[in-house]
Amino acid sequence: MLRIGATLRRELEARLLAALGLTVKDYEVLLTLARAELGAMRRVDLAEQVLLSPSGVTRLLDGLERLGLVEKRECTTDARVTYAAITDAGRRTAADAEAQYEAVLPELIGGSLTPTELETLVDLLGRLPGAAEAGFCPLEPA
Amino acid sequence: MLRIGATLRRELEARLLAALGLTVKDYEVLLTLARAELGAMRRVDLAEQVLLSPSGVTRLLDGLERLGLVEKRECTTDARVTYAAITDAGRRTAADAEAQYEAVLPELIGGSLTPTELETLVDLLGRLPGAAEAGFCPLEPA
DNA sequence: CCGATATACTTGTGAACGCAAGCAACTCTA
DNA sequence: TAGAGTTGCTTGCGTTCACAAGTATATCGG
Repeated sequence: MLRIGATLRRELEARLLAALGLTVKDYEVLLTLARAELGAMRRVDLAEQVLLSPSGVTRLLDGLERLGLVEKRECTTDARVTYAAITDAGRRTAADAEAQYEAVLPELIGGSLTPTELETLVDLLGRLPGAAEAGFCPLEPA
Repeated sequence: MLRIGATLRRELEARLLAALGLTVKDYEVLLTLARAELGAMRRVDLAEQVLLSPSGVTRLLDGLERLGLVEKRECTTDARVTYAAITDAGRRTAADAEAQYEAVLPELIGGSLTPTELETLVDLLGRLPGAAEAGFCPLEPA
């Protein structure tokens, strides 16, 4: 998943929004959950992963919940934590969104960078500070 | 000027804000004006350059004007356009901010990328869509 | 020279987001 | 085992932004 500049982000946002009603952040969250073990994460960890504040996560997940793409799940060992868990509908939407994303990115970047350069860019960006390690709390299979 | 990810941007923002009371966008605008011919630009062109909407520019410049860092100037040949012109105070602040920025960036990025890699990154980012060419309207020297 | 269209800018409104503050639950220390 | 501090989450509030609509000026076709 590539983190990109304002112009590209807005272009992507417009297309995702038109096609699926998702913002780029929505997509980022959904994809992160889809890739998480058991399709669920603590909200704190999710926040760190997608570079949102805890309050931002709360409100973003509110939206995804209303769309039925995500649901809450409790932690058996720590009553403070709530898991954000992706639903089946969420997985389908995530897959759609990923397809959109993958289709649009090369189209937008295509002209300006070669595939090799793009790879380099992704690598370099990935090594900047801001990647976060997730905490852990046991979660039994749904 | 490097366009960077959310985490770095927020870190920079915090420091600039503490030191000079400027957001990163403020800094970007001020520096752009400082580097512009005659220290002035049409607001439209400024907007395009710093990736803001026209309304965004209006409000951001409102703030900089109140701080006395920027002033309005009229165009003799087109009554629609207003120039944003940097003041002497603005130039001093821009220089301070640039020093801050240049000091902080390597400190934040230093560990993760070599100077060569950083250069590559800047080059690649610079070639992504989103750089804009400025329009032109004659402006006589203040 | 007059209407039609385009351009520069501002203002109203709403969305996204961070921060501060609050609450509940956990953990550590004595 | 009672406090004190920490952690996870939510809510209230302010800021920053884009988009839409409005105003003023410019330009162009007839």
